[in-house]
Amino acid sequence: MELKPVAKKFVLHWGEMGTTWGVNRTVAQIHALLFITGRPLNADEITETLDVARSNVSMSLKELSNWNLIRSVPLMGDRRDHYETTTDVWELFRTVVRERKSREFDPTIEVLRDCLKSGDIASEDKAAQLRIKETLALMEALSSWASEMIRLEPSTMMKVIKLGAKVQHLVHGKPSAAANSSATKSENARQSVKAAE
Amino acid sequence: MELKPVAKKFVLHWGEMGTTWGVNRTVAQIHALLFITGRPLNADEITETLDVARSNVSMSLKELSNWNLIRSVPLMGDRRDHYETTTDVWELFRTVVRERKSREFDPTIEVLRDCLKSGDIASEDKAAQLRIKETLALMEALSSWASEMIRLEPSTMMKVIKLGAKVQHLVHGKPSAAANSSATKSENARQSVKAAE
DNA sequence: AACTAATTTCAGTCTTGACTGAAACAACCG
DNA sequence: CGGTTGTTTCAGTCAAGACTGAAATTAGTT
Repeated sequence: MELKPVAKKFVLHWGEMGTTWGVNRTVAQIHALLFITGRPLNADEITETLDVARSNVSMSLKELSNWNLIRSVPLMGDRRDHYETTTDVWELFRTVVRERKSREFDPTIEVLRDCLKSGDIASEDKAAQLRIKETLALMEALSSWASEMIRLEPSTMMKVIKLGAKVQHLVHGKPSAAANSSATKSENARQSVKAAE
Repeated sequence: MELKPVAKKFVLHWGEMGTTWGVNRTVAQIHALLFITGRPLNADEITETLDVARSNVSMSLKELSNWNLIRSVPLMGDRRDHYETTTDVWELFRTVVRERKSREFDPTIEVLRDCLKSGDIASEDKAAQLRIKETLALMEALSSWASEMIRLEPSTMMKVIKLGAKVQHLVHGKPSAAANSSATKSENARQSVKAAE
């Protein structure tokens, strides 16, 4: 299976970005390939298309499973495992956020809590203690915020994203440079949201 | 300079996480050290505290500068460069988001636009074309959303985060499991925000 | 200018982890 | 059960990049 030029470009770029996103090149390339192809592929097709070792594909598929990014689909009359990924970018986004949160955020929150609980915390500077507390508070807030957001329906989430910084009017009277129109219009909105807290 | 137990734990953990966040261990450790210490340190103090090579510190400081995470502060009567990082976690968060966006998001948006502009795009499956378009649309939406959010005042941003999924009531009638109270209360809010778009 | 202090650069070493091919394993079939 | 097909494991190789020490460079001082 030979990729068309655009698909090839997409797969190669996704692979490169993967290395900065914390997964290795092959893993990201396989995911990109499944995404752009849009139908279940077996390991040999992937091996051939990406020109890497069969065993490398096997390990990378396992890694993608750990990320909940692929599922194996049985095909009538074919014993080989076939894999597919979602073609819904929003679901993809949700999965990535969920997984990264649990790998990159939650462990740190754990450690920070430990730090504050530990008997040794008292011997630190007051200012240092405060910074650890603030760091924890920020990470906890972001973490539960992310958990809430990924539960939303894609269409709802898109609307929230599009709304962007305009929500600030609901929590704060003073508009910033980012979105400074309609401050008066949303004044009653601000009231009701405050009431909802 | 010997670190107290909690500070040491913090620095070591931050260093480990750094590797999953896309910066190397020493870079993340230095940043954590400056953050927890809360006063400008010179390269030799850092070298000694973290027990790494002086030249490694030099390179890592340069890397932190590229990330806009540290600044050098002149100290009266001392020729050596001293470095500090912000002790405001929100400013820190903003900087990291800004930098990661420009490293990990913007280049991909560029490539996706290229893909769609290219003459070769027509030869791809209609479905594949659509997926690339949707991917681009999602990334553009997230990108400009992030740009708007990091322009907010920390206190405003915190309120927006705390508001969390409740904002969905402003854009969508049907509440989800995440935050399903006060749907009626925010009904007039929803109207006014829609009007503001 | 010569000397000293501080920093940066760089060639080489070392570590980590990605990748490979071969062998082991598992599932299915006749 | 032996043979066939497909998958996983694993020891060894390789590549990328983190780290070091020594040398070069820059800046400040007398």
